[in-house]
Amino acid sequence: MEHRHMDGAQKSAPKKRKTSWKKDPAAVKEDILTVATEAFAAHGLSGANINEIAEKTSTSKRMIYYYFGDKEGLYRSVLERVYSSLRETEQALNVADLEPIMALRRLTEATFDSHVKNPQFIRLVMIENIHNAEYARKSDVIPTLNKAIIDKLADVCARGKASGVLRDDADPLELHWMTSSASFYNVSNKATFATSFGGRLFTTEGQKRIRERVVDMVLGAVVVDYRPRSGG
Amino acid sequence: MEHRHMDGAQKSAPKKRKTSWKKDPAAVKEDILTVATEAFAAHGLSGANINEIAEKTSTSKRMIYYYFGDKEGLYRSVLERVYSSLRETEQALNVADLEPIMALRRLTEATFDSHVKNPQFIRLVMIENIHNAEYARKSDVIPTLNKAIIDKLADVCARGKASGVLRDDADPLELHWMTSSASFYNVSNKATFATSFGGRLFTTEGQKRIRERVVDMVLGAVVVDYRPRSGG
DNA sequence: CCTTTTATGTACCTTGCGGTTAATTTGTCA
DNA sequence: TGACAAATTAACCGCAAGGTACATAAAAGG
Repeated sequence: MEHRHMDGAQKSAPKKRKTSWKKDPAAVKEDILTVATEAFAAHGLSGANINEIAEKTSTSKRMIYYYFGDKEGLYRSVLERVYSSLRETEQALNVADLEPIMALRRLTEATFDSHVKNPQFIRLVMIENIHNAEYARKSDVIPTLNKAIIDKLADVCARGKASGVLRDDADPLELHWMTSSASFYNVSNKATFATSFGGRLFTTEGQKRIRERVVDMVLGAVVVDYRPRSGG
Repeated sequence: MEHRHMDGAQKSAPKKRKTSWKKDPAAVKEDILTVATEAFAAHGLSGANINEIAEKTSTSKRMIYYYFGDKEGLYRSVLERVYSSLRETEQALNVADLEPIMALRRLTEATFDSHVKNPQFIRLVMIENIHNAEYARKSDVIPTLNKAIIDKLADVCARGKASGVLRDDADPLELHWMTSSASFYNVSNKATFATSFGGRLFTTEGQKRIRERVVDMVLGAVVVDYRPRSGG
């Protein structure tokens, strides 16, 4: 193993601190978290290897324990970080000034796309579910994070019902469930699905069709007299 | 650890063999597989513990290695067994003589229900996806197993298109994808979903609604001018 | 019966890996 | 400039857990 040069990044970026440490602690933490995220997403909690993680960081194993206590603590931090970063994506999307059906379409597409773009997040959520969400539940951030999307859907539902374009029994939570299930599964189960049925649905073309289908499904479930566009 | 009495089961059930072994090898294998299925579903491949598994069987660790070679071999056997057993469930369902829309409804409901009833299978598939389906792909049974359901859907699609009740672009594979995504997610992500949004959708009432919603979604996507039943 | 094969119990080995000890450098503040 | 804290290094530890060696009992089979 060749020696890593840690000074390059140092001289060029001694920005935030009053004086410059040999290494910025915050940067070290971030470095560890980035590597650990990759590792946990790839191998799960028990499957990830602390020694391997340490080697891939620019610091040492000792520092992992210094900052995160133990493997579980590291995992929890990884989980919270990845959840938080996704919340930001969600909150960036603004549909308050769109007509309800269009807003729903946008939200659904955005959810679908963001899942495709964040397989690491998906994998970590899968892993968390294997553990019955015990670490997410312990967190005091995660359980409150995803409410933003529900609020948006609730707003859209309210407006849509008021104007009569959405069915009376449309429910924000159910809507989110529908969107999520399709979007999540599309990434999470790609491997086994392709193994059983071939990769046709996962080509660029296939994904385009699927995406449109998901929108149709969701809108079809809540829009009064929804007529999907035939052909794509 | 107290000594297990292996004779009780013996005297009472020396059924199938020509002569009676002290223990029926097939039964021993089955016993191991049952325990191992539980363990792998609960903790994953790396998380499951061979010693623990051995203790919960009526035999010893030695026998696990004797019959399955190593941990990975045991895991592969578990995977194949659980996949196979689900195929049987699928094949039992007969909808060839049902009118297309009703047939679709039945297939969707059956898929939904069978997922709810087999959380262990779901967990193993989740775990397999974490491993990018490398073990399922290696298998020479699994990739050919799930075709049955596609055949059924293809038949229903063909009949539905012929009689004009299904849209021309209805696709069996996409249909299965839709049904599976909802049904799978409903079980696989229950823990994190409930952590984020509460358990409302997972009560008996909630599940009833969700199930009907899934049927609506699927039918809505392929039935010409589908009108869901309002209220539930 | 005597040999070969299948099945099984006990005890052991090896090492990967999560975690720690202790000392050292780097900075802060009196 | 020296005490104290924060950050970091390198070497080490213990043991859990995957896997094996070896002896042997039970069956098949000639």
